Amino acid sequence: MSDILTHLNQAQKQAVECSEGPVMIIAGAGSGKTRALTYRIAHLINTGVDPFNILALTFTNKAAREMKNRVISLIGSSEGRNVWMGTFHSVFAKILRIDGNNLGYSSNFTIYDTDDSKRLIKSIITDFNLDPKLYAVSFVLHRISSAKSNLFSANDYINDSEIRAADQKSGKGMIGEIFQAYNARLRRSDAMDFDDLLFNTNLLFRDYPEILYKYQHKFRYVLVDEYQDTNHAQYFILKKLAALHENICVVGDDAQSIYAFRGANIRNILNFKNDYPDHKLFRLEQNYRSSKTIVKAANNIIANNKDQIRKTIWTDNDDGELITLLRAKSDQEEATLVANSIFGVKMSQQRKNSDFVILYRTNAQSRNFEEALRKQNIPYKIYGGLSFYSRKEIKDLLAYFRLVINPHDEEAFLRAINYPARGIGKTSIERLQVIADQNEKSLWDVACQINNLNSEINRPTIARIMDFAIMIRSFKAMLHTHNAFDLAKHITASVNIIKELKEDDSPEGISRIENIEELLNAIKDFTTREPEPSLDGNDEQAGMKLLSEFMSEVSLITDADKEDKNDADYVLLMTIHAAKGLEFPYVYVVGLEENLFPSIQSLNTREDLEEERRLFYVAVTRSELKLTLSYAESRFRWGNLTMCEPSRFIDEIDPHFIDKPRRAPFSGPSFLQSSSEMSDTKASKMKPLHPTASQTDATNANESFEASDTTALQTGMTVAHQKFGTGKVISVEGKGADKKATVFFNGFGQKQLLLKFARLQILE
DNA sequence: TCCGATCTATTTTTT
DNA sequence: ATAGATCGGA
Repeated sequence: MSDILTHLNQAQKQAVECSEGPVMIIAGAGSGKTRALTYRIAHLINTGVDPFNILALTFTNKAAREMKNRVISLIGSSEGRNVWMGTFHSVFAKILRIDGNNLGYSSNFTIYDTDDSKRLIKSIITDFNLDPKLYAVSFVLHRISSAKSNLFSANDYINDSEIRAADQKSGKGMIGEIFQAYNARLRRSDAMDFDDLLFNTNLLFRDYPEILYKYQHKFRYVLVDEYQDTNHAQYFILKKLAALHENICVVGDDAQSIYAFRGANIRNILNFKNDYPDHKLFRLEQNYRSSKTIVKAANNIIANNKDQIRKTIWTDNDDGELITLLRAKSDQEEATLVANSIFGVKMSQQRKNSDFVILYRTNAQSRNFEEALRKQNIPYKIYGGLSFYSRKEIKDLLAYFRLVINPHDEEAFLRAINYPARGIGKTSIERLQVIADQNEKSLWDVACQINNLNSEINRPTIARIMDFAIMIRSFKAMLHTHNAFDLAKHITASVNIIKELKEDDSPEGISRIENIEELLNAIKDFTTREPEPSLDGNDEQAGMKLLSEFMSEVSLITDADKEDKNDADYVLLMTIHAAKGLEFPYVYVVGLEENLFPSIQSLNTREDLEEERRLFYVAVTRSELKLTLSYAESRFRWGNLTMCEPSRFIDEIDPHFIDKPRRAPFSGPSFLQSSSEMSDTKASKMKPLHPTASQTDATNANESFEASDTTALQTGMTVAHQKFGTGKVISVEGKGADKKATVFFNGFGQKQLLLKFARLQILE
């Protein structure tokens, strides 16, 4: 065992060596936070702590996996595999699968995702005959979710006069009742939602002291990453879990707390001091990631927040390049400028695509950048966005898997029985639900006995329901005799999903089939993967990998957990939230406009605005060498053109760190110009820049363009479009404001244009 | 029961 | 703009 501590700076070393008792590490962006945590675990093991006695909670499963691998290579032994590492949700799900039977759940309970929860709430609102406009599903779910993450049960909710008054005031006095019904239906389905994983773990520890003791005893050392993003439930459970040994180490940065909207509580950091008065506090303030310019600019930004623990982040790195600010006329032009800039830097600096990232506030912004990158032939990849596992075709197929593992899972039942169509319609399903409610049984139980029950369902439909039940039962029989992949393949083939999708040969239809293939490949990978060490440390189930095991992993997987393929070289596009913990040489933070970033919903309270600013801080501190900011003066939002003001956040950075705003020439070698010369800040406020030669050309091209009156537009005409160049009109449909033309443009292919917006010049 | 046409809300972020 | 929901007719 070599002395690993020599790789650390003084502060990191102290934080790692202080292994007993409560420890809080306040770690600035890029200060080697994960490094400290990893070394701490390695150091614990090297000084004789059994890895089985260590629990490390991370923000994503990917972070856990990476940390585990680093620990293993640091200590030079695969013993490191035995550390329990994962997200709060996945670790607690494991605990509940082992001990949740005490609370009345089977070990195969289903985890409902947000989509399932919303469907369930929606059906309850309908059952209660409530106005769906007043009781918006996402609002109701949000209320329930915050209650649960503050450890409020449905009864607590109903009996709390303050909550009741608030709900009644807004005319939504029934939320408590919906909450109750929602929980009851989850129970009936042997299912938990995300918040239940925390809520029920707390319940288990509260009501079963011997179980709490078991885990307190097991986890002699508890480490928590990203502590600033824990919510009340997580905080409370942690405190219980660590109560016996008090060997708890939390690592966090209040300046990077960006999940308050989902219940994260920065006060947990302050509470730590009160709960453990004899704690040791360490500060990591040296940044190893970014240039001086970036570190200082980031400090400028965060200084505007009142609510923070003061600290001084500094770096020994070079000054680095100035921050570039790009101003675009439209959202489309913004994307073009960014793509051109990436292309330029890539060429002049000989950089890989993966050295670049584009960060935006909302997923909806990705579209323009995709188009612009495609035009520049720059490979890109969207990270996150619509998650793979929330695609319809994937959920449809997973519904069958879920149902086979837990037949009481009602959301899965409803999905599976509904698709592919098998002649069981809405009316029959409703009747099934009525019987289920009356007898307090799951839909599955009702379906199995439908032949013996009095129902108004007609004979042929009853036969179809029975066929469905027989099919599911036949899959169930294979659960333990077949491995995950064989069973998944069998089910996929038997339910004709592929056959159904093959009817649709559009690009979307083909991609759906590819997605299903990808899912089956993932299951195949899983089936052939090395078995994880089992939970209690004895590998009694060294045999087959079962579908149920795959499914219990899948429900907590997010796109952020996907392994990156090492050979891949892409420019990455992602939301700032998704970028937490990552770093890139070249970072583009786009859409810096008022009402977008900061988001319009965050302008009401200081707290919300400060969270938004922390989000900007996180974005800026992702960059190592060079940061580029951009905004557009106009943007399409919900279908129409909106004028935009530059974000207040831009002005919070000392202008000395910013290169003057410029519109890079539309075409031409912008990257050949030096961008690092200091700018006159006064001049930078003035709008037009000294036009470069190519910029003049572009302007002229714009000015010579005159849109024609298109009321007489006809098939066969040749037209010009500012962006797409010349093209031939293939067809004209609709009339008035809805009049559209299909035009084939050379080099851009066929486009549908709404004539109201598209400015076309008729050439002949 | 199924299918197409029309209407609608969506855009904050996610375990 | 667009996907999903809803409604009405076959």
